[in-house]
Amino acid sequence: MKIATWNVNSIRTRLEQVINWLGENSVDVLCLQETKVIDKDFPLNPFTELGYYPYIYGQKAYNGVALISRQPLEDVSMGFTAVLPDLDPQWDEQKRVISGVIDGVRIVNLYVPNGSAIGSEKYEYKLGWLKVLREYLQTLLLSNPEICMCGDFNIALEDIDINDKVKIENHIMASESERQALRDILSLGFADAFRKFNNEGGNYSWWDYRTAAFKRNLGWRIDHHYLTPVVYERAQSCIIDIEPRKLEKPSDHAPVIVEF
Amino acid sequence: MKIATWNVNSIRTRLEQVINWLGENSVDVLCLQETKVIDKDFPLNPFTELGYYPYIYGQKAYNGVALISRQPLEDVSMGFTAVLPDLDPQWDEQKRVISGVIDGVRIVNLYVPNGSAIGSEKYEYKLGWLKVLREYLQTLLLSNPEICMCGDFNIALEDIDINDKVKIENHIMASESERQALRDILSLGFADAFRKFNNEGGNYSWWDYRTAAFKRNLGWRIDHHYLTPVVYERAQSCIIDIEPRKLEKPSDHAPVIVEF
DNA sequence: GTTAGGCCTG
DNA sequence: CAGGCCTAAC
Repeated sequence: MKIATWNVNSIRTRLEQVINWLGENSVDVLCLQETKVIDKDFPLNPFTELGYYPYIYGQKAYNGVALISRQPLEDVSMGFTAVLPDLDPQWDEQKRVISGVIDGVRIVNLYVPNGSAIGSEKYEYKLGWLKVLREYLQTLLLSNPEICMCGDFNIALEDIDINDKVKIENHIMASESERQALRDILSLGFADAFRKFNNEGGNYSWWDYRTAAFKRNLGWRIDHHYLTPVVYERAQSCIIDIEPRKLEKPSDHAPVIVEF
Repeated sequence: MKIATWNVNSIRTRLEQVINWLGENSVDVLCLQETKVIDKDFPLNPFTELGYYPYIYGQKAYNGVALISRQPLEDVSMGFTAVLPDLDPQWDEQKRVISGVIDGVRIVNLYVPNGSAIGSEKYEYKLGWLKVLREYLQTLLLSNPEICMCGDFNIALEDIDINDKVKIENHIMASESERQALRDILSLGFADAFRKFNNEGGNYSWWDYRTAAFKRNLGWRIDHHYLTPVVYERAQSCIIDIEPRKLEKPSDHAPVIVEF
């Protein structure tokens, strides 16, 4: 089973690239982030014509996630509140969470808030959001021990995940509070699929559009697949496909594919 | 001597097309309209690198004209008030007029207001603007008997200049008042270079972006070269080059080239 | 409808 | 630098 995660930075702008990629990389589930489109305007047909089942959870202009699955998913769930009914529904105003089950594995597709600048209101939102995510996963784990949690985490857990031109000290996506919040989540029983196979630096999944960052490989590894033990043991590979980042008008993120 | 006029609908968006065209069509002066950029942001280098001298007169977002000349121009003049010092300077808030002399011929490059809808405030502005233009030309003619007045006139003088899908009756760009205003100007001693060589219909210089107008050749001939007698007599050709209109992301206007 | 620029966000 | 939204223009 192959699961891919890809922040496409607008599905409508990236549609042709995503469809081409899906044609050449026949993954079982493609997890999209930053679709940036309300559900009624999501381009479903190109995916159904390829034989995929799209499950979408979007909003206008910002955020938005989707699961594109080669077979129908079971128990698809949009947002936090579907799993945490007592949660303040404000946490679902931003569409950042969608999940569904395939072959007994729950795929949790996340677009973690970026956080803007350390100490900002958005940073506090990010930390709060990660606390909610932990509760959400705790609940899911009760009925779904096999989870592949993937997406754009906007967090690089280790310094090796960040190019060394960056002053990591107190940098958004690398600050201690957000790293600790993510570690708290992983402590529920998740492990990084990519690091099962690769302990090298220089492997990134996101490169800023500015300052020719991709050409100089000044990237960050912030798109992840985190697996619960049984799935982690089964995992056979996890790779970052940087080819789409080389195209004209690319997303700033590259897809990451795990096989288990 | 070859003079071209081209409403490029943003020089920054069309830069590559314009530079390519200029490389393949080595005109002596290229008159641009709707550059849509303030002078400090006008891309001068691509033109100077081709050996051209750019003279620019622009504003933010709207209008803007430029003369791109293979040799330095003499007596370059921006706006109406440079020639009509007593004129209300409000007439130069919109950057629509630039002129300069080459080999004794004054090139007057114009972007005539579109006028929006008949009877609208913008329509009245167009008619007023054309009256000012007449005064401007009268003054210029005192010292420059040889004039090539060209640009986007946003007026089709004859029904033959308009595709027959258009209800010409009271259509902007074809109404009697604006046609009469233009005829009043031409009566100063200008003749249409294009009609010296071609009396056929179906020759257009502008096609609406909508309704696949170009594919169906539903255009208008609204970009003109008007010449004073000596220049008119010397004129050897006047053609509309529709090739650029076929490109991806074209301007809605095609260049018109006169040779004299 | 189609294309622009400008603004705001990442 | 690259999104989408807004507005204006044609």
